[in-house]
Amino acid sequence: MVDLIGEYHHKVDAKGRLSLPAKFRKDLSKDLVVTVDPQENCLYVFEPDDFNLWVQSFFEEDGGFNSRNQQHIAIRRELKSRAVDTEIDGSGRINVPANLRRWVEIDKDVVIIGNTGYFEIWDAKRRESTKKTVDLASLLFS
Amino acid sequence: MVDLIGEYHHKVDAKGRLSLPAKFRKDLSKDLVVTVDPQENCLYVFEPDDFNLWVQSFFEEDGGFNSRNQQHIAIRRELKSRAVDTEIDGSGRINVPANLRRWVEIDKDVVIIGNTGYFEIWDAKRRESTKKTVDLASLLFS
DNA sequence: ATTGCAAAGTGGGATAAAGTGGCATAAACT
DNA sequence: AGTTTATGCCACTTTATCCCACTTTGCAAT
Repeated sequence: MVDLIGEYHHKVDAKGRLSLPAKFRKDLSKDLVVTVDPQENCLYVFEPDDFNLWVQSFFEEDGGFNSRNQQHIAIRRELKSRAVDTEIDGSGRINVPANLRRWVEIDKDVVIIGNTGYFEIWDAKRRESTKKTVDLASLLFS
Repeated sequence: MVDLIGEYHHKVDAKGRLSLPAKFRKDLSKDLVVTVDPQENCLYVFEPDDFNLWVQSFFEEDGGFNSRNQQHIAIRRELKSRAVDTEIDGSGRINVPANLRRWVEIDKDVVIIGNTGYFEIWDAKRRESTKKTVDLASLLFS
């Protein structure tokens, strides 16, 4: 699995394309899956296999996915419907479709954050205001 | 794990480069991770594996990247976003990116301190003023 | 001590790479 | 076919990286 770290300020162009940090490109496969963070704060970008592992992880606690469990089916429907697969193009960019951008109010300026096995795309303004409310030291040491 | 000791006064150049003490270079791997001390007093520099161990040490029960515990995800996001990986170049220097320097108000003059498994980078002035407020004897014997 | 030498640390210029925007071509849709 | 949307390609700007050279420091041998 990839191990992505760091925070990068990039821009989504008029066509919805976003160039990835070169350091991420070195490690990532060409095919990626973009999806919406369930809290709807940002977008998550996975390698395809890791996206599926992530979806599955929501069923692990109660005995794995059960195809007759209506709640399981509904969860999977929502997770999968908010995802799209994309390819890194020759200039190192991916498409961030408008419908996904709308979920998390991404406009032009975004912050890309490596979060170990995947990376996140935040609207720059939202990221800044969230950061201010997070006191890491108190999270860690209280 | 490395065992770094000592205090060295170095300078960050106009391009954000910092040469490491030769004694550290002898022991360190080429790849390193620079991150912000959670107290925001200085920067920490780890070997990549030790950085990940350090991040994990903040989680008692570890669900790996599959952990859906929202607080865990947030902590990991903050820790990983404040980090960057870097390589020691041909002149024995690493990059200390501007966004990390801003967290701990590093300008030009810095103090590099070996702290066993990692080393720290302090703004020289802050290091001096902090040193004055620390009474080692009372830390040790009270 | 003094000198010589090598290593360490620092700075600057040249080169390469990354990120971004725009144009042109190709594909899809009506 | 015409309009719109998407994709690939090229070019500009900025940033990072590489390489070389100067200065200082530390060590060693005389």
